[in-house]
Amino acid sequence: MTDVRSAQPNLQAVADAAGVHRSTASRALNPATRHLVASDVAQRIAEAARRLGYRRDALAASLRTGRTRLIGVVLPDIANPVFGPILRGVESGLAEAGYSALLANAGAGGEDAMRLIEELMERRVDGLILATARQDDPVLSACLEAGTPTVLVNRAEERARASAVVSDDHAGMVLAVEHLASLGHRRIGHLGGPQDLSTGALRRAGFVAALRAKGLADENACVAAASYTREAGQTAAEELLARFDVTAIAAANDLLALGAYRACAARGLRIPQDVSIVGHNDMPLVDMVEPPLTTIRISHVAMGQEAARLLVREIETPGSKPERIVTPPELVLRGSTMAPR
Amino acid sequence: MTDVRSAQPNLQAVADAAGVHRSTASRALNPATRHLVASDVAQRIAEAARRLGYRRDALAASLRTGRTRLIGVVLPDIANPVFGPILRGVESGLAEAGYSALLANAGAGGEDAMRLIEELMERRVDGLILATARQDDPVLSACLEAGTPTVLVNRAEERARASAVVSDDHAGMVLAVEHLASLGHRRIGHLGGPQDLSTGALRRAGFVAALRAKGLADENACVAAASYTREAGQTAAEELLARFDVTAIAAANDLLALGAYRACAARGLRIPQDVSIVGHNDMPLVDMVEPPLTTIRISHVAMGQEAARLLVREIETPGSKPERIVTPPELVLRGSTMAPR
DNA sequence: ATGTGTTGTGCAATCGATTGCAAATATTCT
DNA sequence: AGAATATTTGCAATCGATTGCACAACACAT
Repeated sequence: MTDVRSAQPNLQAVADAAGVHRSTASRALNPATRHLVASDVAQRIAEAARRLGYRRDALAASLRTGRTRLIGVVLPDIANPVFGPILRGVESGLAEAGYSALLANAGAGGEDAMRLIEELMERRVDGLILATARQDDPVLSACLEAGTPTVLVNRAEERARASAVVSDDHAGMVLAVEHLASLGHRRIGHLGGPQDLSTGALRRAGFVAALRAKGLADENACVAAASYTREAGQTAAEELLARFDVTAIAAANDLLALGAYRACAARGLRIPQDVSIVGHNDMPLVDMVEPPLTTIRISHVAMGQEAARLLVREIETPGSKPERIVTPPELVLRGSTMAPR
Repeated sequence: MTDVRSAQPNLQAVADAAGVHRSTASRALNPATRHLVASDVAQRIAEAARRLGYRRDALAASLRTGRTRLIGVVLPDIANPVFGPILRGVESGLAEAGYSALLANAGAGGEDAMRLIEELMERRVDGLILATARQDDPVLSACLEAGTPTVLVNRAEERARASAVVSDDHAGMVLAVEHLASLGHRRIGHLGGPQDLSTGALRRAGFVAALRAKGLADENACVAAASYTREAGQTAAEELLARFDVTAIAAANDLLALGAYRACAARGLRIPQDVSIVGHNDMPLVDMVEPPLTTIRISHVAMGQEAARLLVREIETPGSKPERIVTPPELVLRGSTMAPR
């Protein structure tokens, strides 16, 4: 039975094979310090390393240097279609800079998020990306207190304790309302998201502001769903339709909008003839539902990528100030909206 | 300017504070060795650790023990809706056992997969989960050669070099064909996936076998798409419809099926009146398309979880044989199929 | 009192790479 | 040639926790 460990040659073995000291081998194999060793010697070392199948031990290096090139990425739910693209963006942004993503799935409730953070800290991550931020999030407090560079993505806090990359949620909802108003709608309802999430609160604020700007001061036709799910959307939409006589609904999220599809069907309302609906996010496949969903597109991949770049910048130039990057949303016209009859 | 490092107390500091030796502190703080130290002393040490805000350095521990409790997870594309659920299952299965997932996004082509693996090895992952396997995959060869426990998920090789957790792709397609046949269809086509992926090959084989069993030896009505995308599905479906006179299509994947929706629309064929379509995977939202897609449900979360459990078992009991876990698929009836006219 | 066990703690080596410093050698300049 | 400088290489400490081994302290039986 061969020991796995003995099979793995270490730096000493390479040095011996090349007839140099450990330290010289280390310098020769590190691109950043290669210039310190004579090129013929460096070549001999590289050759020996290749021949022995040497693989640098990142653990040992990290222990010595105090840097792991590891980033903790905390998500509320990877299976949710909006976080897949965000995660992909994050991953590719990190990979560009030579960092890797250590995944942590927090689950919707924030109970065990603290334990996750603790574990990431034990692994000495160089930074954190949180897609789980709530207002005055104690998790973020813990990260900042520990002095770990942290960037929020998709959801942010109101105050600017940490850098964040978000879509312009306010502007996105304005886009939605303006579209509906330009079609002639005057009684517009809002199917909101959880109000303790920045996305939920800002989109609602955008809705109200847009109505005001259009002189449609009907800001009470707002019902907030308990979570970003189809079921919660259906429930909230039923309430909205029961309480208000609206010809259009601007939803805070595509899943909520699809919940509204159900609620309309249950009441015998046709979309878009009886009710126009605008979603938010442009999730995959919403162009295939019936009718195809008009929605606000957010570039999740780009957001994730920006978040990664920003974090890397903060890690590599310490002492930089929190920064907020806001990406512009975009209206995607499909079949779920039309002029009211 | 305070050094981050100096703020973090190490084991020595805790030991000093408690008036014991480093090694005693180590034993007291590790649940597995706590019984070796007197309980009053252990308590004193735990107290000191709490007071100082001690956080164990997982790096140093891993360097010494040779185990990282880190698992490399290699995916072809995190943004693809089927991999989100798989990843969630993997993550939760790993977390149960105290392991963490180190993410690597390989991209569709396998070019840089090798570099990714190399990097994961440098980080000394305890094991690997690959969702990217192709037949005779050189990436898998490299993993096995390095002696790293590896489990394949979703896609597997034909030969059993490594453990794998897959859905019963063959049986799933049989389910689809039997459903169509029981409705009375006799001219059934297959919209296949890439044939170098186990899912593509096995689903096609299942299709052919099912047709034979039903005495509908029309096994030539198969067209393989170049990739699992809507675009490739549409292209392949157009070819299928142009070359064969079928009343039903069994697709190897939901995205391909949705591509077929497009192709049918382009030819003026109604679903399901003119053509019945069965998908595969039961991706989120396919119940909302028009018509709602009849499909074969695969429990991706469960698959991911099983893969994680299996890997952990292999890591913790070395020398175990490769095992294959096959999860049963299930027919989900919706609106895209009906009896031929 | 002696021997036998048991329990708890300390000692020091170890994992593998990095890096400040010093020393040795080579190169350039006067 | 001799001095000054530049280039290479080696030395050894360091990061922080784990663990086999030895030994001390104590209990208990003979």
